[in-house]
Amino acid sequence: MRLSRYFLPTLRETPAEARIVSHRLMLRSGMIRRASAGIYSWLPLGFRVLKKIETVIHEEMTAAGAQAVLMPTLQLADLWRESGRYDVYGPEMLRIADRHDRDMLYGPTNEEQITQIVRDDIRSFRDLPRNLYHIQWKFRDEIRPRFGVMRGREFLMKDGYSFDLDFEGAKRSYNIMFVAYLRTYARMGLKAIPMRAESGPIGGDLSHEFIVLADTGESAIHADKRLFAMDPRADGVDLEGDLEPVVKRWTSLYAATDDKHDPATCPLPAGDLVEARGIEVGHIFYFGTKYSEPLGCAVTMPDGERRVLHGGSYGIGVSRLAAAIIEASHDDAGVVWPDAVAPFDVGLVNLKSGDADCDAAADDLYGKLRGAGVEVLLDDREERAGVKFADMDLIGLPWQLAVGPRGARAGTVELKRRAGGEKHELAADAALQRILDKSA
RNA sequence: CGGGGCGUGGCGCAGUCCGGUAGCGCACCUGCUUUGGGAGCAGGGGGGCGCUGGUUCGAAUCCAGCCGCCCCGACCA
Repeated sequence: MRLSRYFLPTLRETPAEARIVSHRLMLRSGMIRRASAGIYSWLPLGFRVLKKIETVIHEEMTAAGAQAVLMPTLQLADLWRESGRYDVYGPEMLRIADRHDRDMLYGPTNEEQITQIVRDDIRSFRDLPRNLYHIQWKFRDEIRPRFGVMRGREFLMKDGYSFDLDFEGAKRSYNIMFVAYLRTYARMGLKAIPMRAESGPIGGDLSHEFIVLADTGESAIHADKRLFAMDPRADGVDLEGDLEPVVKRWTSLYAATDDKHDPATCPLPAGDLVEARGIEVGHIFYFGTKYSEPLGCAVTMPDGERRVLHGGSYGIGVSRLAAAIIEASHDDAGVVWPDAVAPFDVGLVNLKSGDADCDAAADDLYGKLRGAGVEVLLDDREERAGVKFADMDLIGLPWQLAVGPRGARAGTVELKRRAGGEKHELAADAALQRILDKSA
């Protein structure tokens, strides 16, 4: 992509409304614009990030045996009356009437919708278990939306739902998601710690929040320092095998959010305790027959018994993750995107657009990178070098490649890694090779 | 919803107390000079001050109502 033709409205100054760093940087780097309180438009750069996050999630969900579907944003109120939640949900639910004056709602979540689908088309024990998910916009009319997309009213969520014959099966589905979630966040360059959460009316301990560490996070957390040394990708986990030991390893170590932490009863000595801040980016829980029962979601067992299904649901805040990743990865100059979710792999800066040597060298690199399947943003604008560098640092692409008049004639370029900032003057082909090696 | 604050070109702000017909920086356009970390000079374009109604010879400035937005609290991916 050539920046001269790309819609990337960066801001030199910070809009007054933005208080936290992710919100400021998302506005300044031209990722989002506010449409109204808690509702945002995603501009090309931001939309790319959203899609990258979705891709990671899709890959990990597929690997975990879940299947992607897409359910509607608008749902019939009658469906929610079946589960009883239409009256329980309160003003956070956006209620709408269509032209026939039929009560509808903009879905804040989809348990009812997915349960209806499974109820209508899954009838035999042979068809279980199933794990279906979608990535769809949700609306919750929050009392106080804030911090940009961190707590928006409209937000993109991955919500998945498992259906099993019994508790044992549901527990297994839960464990698979538990592990898949750890892997998903790790791939995005995030350290996510699972923490025991309120499990609601069903009871038991099958509910965990996933908290990503960020200095600017909303909640304080207290956790065993050993949790931070664990790498979910290092296990080489077999998702088909028994995951109970893996889940146990994570859940047996102390981790609590501020409201559940009491220094007086904390089992860990201060030296083993990490006090940090975090952002909730996921929540999983087992809810048994809470929806299957009232909605009549059941299958026939081998002996003819009608068995009500056990469900679980698994959420990831996709749009919130875009902000959370920035909170966890930025510096004074701007965003520092982890490779997996960066909107482009490489920012190629032509330091002197219009100079024949520079143009030729930049175009050559641009073509070669694209030919190798690397996503490149070429800054070919008629701007001064300083402006281009500042914008590149702001939008935070993992690699920067600068082509200037001196280098263009000598056949060299400057390669900079955004994270860390190391710069190397290299032959163009060597720089190209280094990017290909590292991004492979 | 309770408490606090703010709405003036795309962004950041001044002007409002003490009414006289809108200003600064950045951005944008043109020209010249400049050119490896947010250039300099010169010349331009763009807003009638959130909306509605009132007071007044005259309202961004005063009054009333409404709308929108931000911050603190309870809730949430």
